[in-house]
Amino acid sequence: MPNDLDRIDLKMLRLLQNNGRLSNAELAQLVDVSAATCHRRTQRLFDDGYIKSVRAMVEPRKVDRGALVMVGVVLDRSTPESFDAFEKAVAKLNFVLDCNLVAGDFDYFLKIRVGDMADFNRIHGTQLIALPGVRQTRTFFVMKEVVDNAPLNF
Amino acid sequence: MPNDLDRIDLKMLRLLQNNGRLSNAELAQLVDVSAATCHRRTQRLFDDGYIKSVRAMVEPRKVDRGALVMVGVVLDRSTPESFDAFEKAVAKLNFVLDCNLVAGDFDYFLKIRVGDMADFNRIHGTQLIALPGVRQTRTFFVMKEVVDNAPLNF
DNA sequence: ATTATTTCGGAAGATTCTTCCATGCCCAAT
DNA sequence: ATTGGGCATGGAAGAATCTTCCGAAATAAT
Repeated sequence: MPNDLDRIDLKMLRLLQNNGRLSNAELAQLVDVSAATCHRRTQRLFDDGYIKSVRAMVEPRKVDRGALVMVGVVLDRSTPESFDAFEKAVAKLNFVLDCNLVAGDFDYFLKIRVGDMADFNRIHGTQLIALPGVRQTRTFFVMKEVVDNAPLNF
Repeated sequence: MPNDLDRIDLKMLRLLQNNGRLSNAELAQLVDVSAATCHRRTQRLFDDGYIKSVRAMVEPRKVDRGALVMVGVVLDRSTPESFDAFEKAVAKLNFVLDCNLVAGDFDYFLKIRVGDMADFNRIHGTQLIALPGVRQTRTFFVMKEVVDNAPLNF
């Protein structure tokens, strides 16, 4: 654990991670410092990049993104150019939540959110296998989300 | 897309998803309604569960969670009790960000954040293979995070 | 056309933010 | 031991914001 964050900073990070809507006054009280100090410290957490952003977590089912799919991807060639082209193309697909280059049987792992299976099949046929350099994909439909996007523990 | 959200609600959701710290006044201006209306609508988005929470996104590398690993898990038996025991145990592991029951070659897929590979190896040996009913695991070290936790597009 | 219902924006008191400044603390140099 | 610089802190206060109330406008129902 980094030592440029003291006990108070860490507590603030954890509290803000679990509730980004905490007012400065509330947060100050929770970590037992003055509002002024709390404000300064919070600002630093943002300015120094400890907090990348604050995001409202939207319920996927409420906006027609209730289906989660993991997809393993294998590319034709393992050249830097091939990887590069794939990554650039993937970054434009707005249904891709995660895209990770991995070591193992696949080249990439994708985490995808769509409305339903029919949606996915359409997207798979038109957009996924059409990505540059894709040799094969393996689809893992998620049948139950046990833990989804848990907050970071530190 | 659900029709209980009008154009303004959707815009508010997108804006709050990308910046959960927008003040009510700013948001009102961006979606072109009065502060009072904006306040009411935002409240509804929370009350009716469209926004599950607002979360500060902490930079993993800054808190010693720079390593990302995907793990496929196969259980010994495919009984409801077996699944149940596994899920209950996994939910307690604070380094597990995602845990999904999937259809395919694995039973579960885990997304895990740790400090580094050594960290993972220790955790793998002591905590992962010790989970109830685990027959085998397959580890995919993430070598490059192309897209991580992208906001929902709707 | 009329009523009922809903949604809206203005206004204003209450709350909160944000900054300035003086104080206290720690540590190094004298 | 004392001094002085550097830094983090809390109090205070003006500015900004939130939150609620209320009457008006829009919409839907009769």
